[in-house]
Amino acid sequence: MPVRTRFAPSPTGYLHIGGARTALYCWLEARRRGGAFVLRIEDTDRERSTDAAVQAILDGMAWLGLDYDEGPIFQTRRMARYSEVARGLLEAGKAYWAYESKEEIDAMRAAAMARGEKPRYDGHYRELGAAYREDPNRVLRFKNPHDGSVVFDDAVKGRVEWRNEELDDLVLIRSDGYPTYNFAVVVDDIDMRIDEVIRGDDHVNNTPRQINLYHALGAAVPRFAHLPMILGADGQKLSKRHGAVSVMQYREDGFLPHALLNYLVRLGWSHGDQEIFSRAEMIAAFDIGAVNQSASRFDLAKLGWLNQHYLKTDDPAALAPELVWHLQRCGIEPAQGPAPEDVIVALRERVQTLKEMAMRARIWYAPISAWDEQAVAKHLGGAGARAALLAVHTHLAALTAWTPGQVGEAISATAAALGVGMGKIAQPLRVAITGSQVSPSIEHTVYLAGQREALRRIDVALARTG
RNA sequence: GCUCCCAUCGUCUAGCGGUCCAGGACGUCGCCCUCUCAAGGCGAAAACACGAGUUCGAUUCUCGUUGGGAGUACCA
Repeated sequence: MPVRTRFAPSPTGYLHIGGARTALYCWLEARRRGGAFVLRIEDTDRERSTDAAVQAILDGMAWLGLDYDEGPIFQTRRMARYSEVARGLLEAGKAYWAYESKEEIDAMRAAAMARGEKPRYDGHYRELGAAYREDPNRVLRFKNPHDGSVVFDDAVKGRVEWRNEELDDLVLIRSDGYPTYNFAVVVDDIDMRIDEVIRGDDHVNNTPRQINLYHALGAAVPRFAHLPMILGADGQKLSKRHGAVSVMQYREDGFLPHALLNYLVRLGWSHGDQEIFSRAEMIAAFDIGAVNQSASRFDLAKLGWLNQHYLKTDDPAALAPELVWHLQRCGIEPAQGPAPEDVIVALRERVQTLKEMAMRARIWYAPISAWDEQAVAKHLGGAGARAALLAVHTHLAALTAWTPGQVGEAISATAAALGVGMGKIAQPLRVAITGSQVSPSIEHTVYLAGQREALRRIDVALARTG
């Protein structure tokens, strides 16, 4: 029977790096084994869930190309089902109503802590067996077993054992009538026939309680896989302050979705010495059982390297729309200049992100806005510069076909005619076209400006020569 | 505090008792190439946290220490 996995974020914020990797692993596991991948939105926290966050998660999934077979399923639309299951548990004597106020619970914990014990609910109403009554503090609690222990074989952590005496009677239904996370996940995972639960490390502690719930409900316990955390570059937990940015922020910063996916898949998992994985390759090679057990740090430099790798190897035509998007965000009108594909070819070996590329492409879409005076002094100052520019102007003006190749030949011919090295021609020309002494190869730099504009810029530069 | 988890180059990792004076990748440094900057090629520096065991033999197994992390909610 094909596996069924799910990604179950709570809509209390955007889709961040850690969530994205969890989603990726769930997706990969389902795809590799020909199973189904379900997206479920865990929105039972009415205080913190927002529609904007739901949308942000959906957008992030879409951008990354992590398609789901079912969902998004919203827990708040399944309220009747939770009540039904809760009632069943109550009738079976596996749950009970409790009426402590939050203050009383807090005091109970504080007292336990003071005794050096684990802060937990003392099961007061479990013993009391009080009848149901309307009460603002009324919650439904689960009768967790007192004895024995819960053992599970985690796909990444291995065997984990928990003594039941460490666990207390968790709340199933809150006083506001909404189910708690631990209850809703179990009900949902059973109903949705999830047999492989892949989630963050921070859920290991909940697992034994959930397993007890599975038992109480007479359901088969799924296989669990708890992923280690992704830490910030400084080794600290990812937080709003550092690194935990939305995956969509990576798009804005100029990263490609498949580069991010490739980076993420290798964070905590490896396949021999392979670093580069296409989608198909990661699907074929991924193995949840081979995931690392220790936390890893997010390294932007390596992401940058991967991103450039894809910039260099992807079809420029496929990248063009994304570059256009970035150009527009930089306030550049792409229609006014060279074809984006040509810009990509000229710049992809020089930048790591599309954002950088867009910024550096500005010189071909808009007039020179600032001259690097040092470059002007160094390359336009001498007498040779003037002669070089005059000669190259002539050669370029004579071209009937305007291609990087033709432009390159015209420049080489100029150097040959003057009996000087390429540098004597290329550098003054580079400054003339771009106003700076750094740019892509000279033939691309000139080619991208267009014949008319290139010649015009040489004329302008001529006025600046000494 | 208590419970659980983790520990190989700066970073991501390979390693599943001898083939490891520990391999790959990013980053760093050097050289080459060169019209600038890159990209590319070649090369270098760089790690088994510590201490006990087990064993003929531990990076690999066990325990402890230290150091990280997670949870300890009517948040997920």
